Amino acid sequence: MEASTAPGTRCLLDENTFTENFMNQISVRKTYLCYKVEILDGDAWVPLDEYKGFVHNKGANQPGQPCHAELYFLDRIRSWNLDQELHYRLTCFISWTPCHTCAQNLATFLGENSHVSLRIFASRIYSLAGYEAGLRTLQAAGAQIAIMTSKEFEHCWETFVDHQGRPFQPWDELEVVSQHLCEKLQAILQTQQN
DNA sequence: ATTTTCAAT
Repeated sequence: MEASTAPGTRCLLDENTFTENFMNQISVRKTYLCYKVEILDGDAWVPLDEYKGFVHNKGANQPGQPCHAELYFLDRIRSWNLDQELHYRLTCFISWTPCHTCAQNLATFLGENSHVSLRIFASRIYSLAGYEAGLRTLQAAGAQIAIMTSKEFEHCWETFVDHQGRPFQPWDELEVVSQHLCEKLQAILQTQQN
C-alpha cells in the first residue's frame, strides 16, 4: 500500500487502484495525482522520465495530519530544484480537481516560479466550499485546467499503470460523464468575477 | 439532469 511511494519502488499504479480512483462516474473518498515533467528544448517539449510518478492524499483516517495530494505534489516539485534558467511543463492527472485551498497554494507556487507551467487534467470536479473561486484563481495564475477525456485516461493507463501489456478498457459512461464535466468546468472557468 | 466529494452520519 504505502510501499507504492517508497524510494526504490517502481512508480506505477496497479490496475485496480487506477480504475477505482479515476472512474469518473463514482465518488471516491481519496485522491490520486499522477504527474509528469517535460522540459522546453527549442520549441519542443522533451519528457523527463525521472520525474514521473504519482502521489495520493493522506486521509483523516490515517495517523498524523491529513494532507491533500496537491501538497505532496508541491513537496516533490520543490525537492527537484528545477533549474530556474530553463522552462518546464508539469502535467498532472488528478482524480479530483483541487479544493479551494490547494488551488490557492498551486496558484501561489506558479506566481513564484515563472519557469514552471502547469497543466491539470481532472477526472472529477471536487465541489465543496469555494471550489469555483479556487479553480478560477488557479486558472488566472496561468494553469490550464481541463477534464480528462478518454484520450487522457488512456494516456494515464499507458504511462502510470502497471498494465502488464493489457490495453485500457473504458468503463460504461466514461464519455458521457466526461463531456458533462467538461461543460460544467467551462461554465465555472468562463464566469467572470468571484 | 447530474452534489456530498482529499472519510466518518
